[in-house]
Amino acid sequence: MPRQVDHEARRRELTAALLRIAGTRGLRAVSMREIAAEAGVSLRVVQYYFAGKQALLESGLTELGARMDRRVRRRTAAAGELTARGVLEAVLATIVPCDEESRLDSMAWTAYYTAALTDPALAAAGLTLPDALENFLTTRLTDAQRAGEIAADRDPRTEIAALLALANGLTSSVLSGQRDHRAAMYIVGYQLDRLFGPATP
Amino acid sequence: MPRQVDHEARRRELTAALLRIAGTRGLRAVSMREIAAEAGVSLRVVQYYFAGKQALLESGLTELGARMDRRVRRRTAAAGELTARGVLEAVLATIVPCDEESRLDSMAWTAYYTAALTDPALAAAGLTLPDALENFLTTRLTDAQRAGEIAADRDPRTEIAALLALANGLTSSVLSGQRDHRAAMYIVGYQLDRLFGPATP
DNA sequence: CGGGTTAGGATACAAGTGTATCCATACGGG
DNA sequence: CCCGTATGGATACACTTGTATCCTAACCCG
Repeated sequence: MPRQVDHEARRRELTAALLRIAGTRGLRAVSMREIAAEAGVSLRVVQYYFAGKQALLESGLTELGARMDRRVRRRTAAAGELTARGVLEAVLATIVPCDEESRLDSMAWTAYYTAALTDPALAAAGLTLPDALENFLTTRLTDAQRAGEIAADRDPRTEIAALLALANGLTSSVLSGQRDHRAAMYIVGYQLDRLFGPATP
Repeated sequence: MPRQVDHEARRRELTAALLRIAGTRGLRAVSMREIAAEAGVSLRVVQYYFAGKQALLESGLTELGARMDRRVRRRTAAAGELTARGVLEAVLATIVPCDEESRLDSMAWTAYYTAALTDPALAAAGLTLPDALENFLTTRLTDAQRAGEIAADRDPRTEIAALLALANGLTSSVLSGQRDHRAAMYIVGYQLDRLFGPATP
């Protein structure tokens, strides 16, 4: 079968296999051989398309960030970007895992996040997404305040930081089974009502 | 040196060594030999005082829970348990790491939490603390509502769940260096002001 | 139509893992 | 005094890990 193979596609499939393992059994269970088995190829193939385990792990982190980004964009686009509350709700709903797919990705993300706390190489390779989100939403909410959508005595930067931290905390509790998606989103809605006033139907 | 040795003390020291490693280099770096080296004993000693690695890990988790519990109790006792806000502030300040010691414990806790997501044995061995805290604080805030300390249209259960999730999310951001302790506690104070009204000096 | 490069199978290797075993020592109680 | 047991040192074992090497097969191009 050899000659021309789509390297990019092969790397994507191997990365997907890696994230499937990380999402179900944790980063701890990720080994070259496990990835090969999950992807249905031989160990040599994994070695052939990635320089080493480090490169593989970084590829997984990058893909995970790309997926989150895609999800946020799709959801905010679907929400029409009408009100600031709509955008905020869409973003927060994206962070808290709702279906099996996003649950697996959140698991993998948590695993990476924890690993990055004690592995400088991973940390450098990409936890920039949270900061970007925070800035984007802050400017958005500042505009909303100018437009009178929220009270003047609120601090947009603090509100956004709190909401994002809240979403992260809720994600943890959902992943551990302490709460389900519905309960988590109820809490988010409760907080948004406090910020914007009761939902406008 | 042999005859009579305080087994309990020896186990505590080994557990402490384990948590020191987990807090600085992650659970991933925890091995029998590493624990032995960290505690300054031989591998055989670690084997002698613990049935196996699983028992060691469970001991670490138990100790971590006990430390958190102790910290919360000490802080709430020091706060005098006067107002509901005082208790709440004390608990939340305990969750968000402020000094190096609590930072290491929070690191270890995060590592355990993540591991428990994909390891049923660890999950069963002890993530009950969050639920207990949530219930305790909820009854406390319900009483405070009856006493008129917070507005009648607040839902104590949801408020507490949100505050605890917020504290967890803030902890993550502090551990990753995105924010420092001071910034995190400012956000907590901001939220408490929203709930109780501006601080009473 | 044949070599040369690409794609991958099979296997080897050193390092690190948890666990088990063998054996020496030192003390307390008889 | 001395023997049995508590304590721990040294070492071995089977296994998994990441990585490296050897070699075969297939395709594109001249």
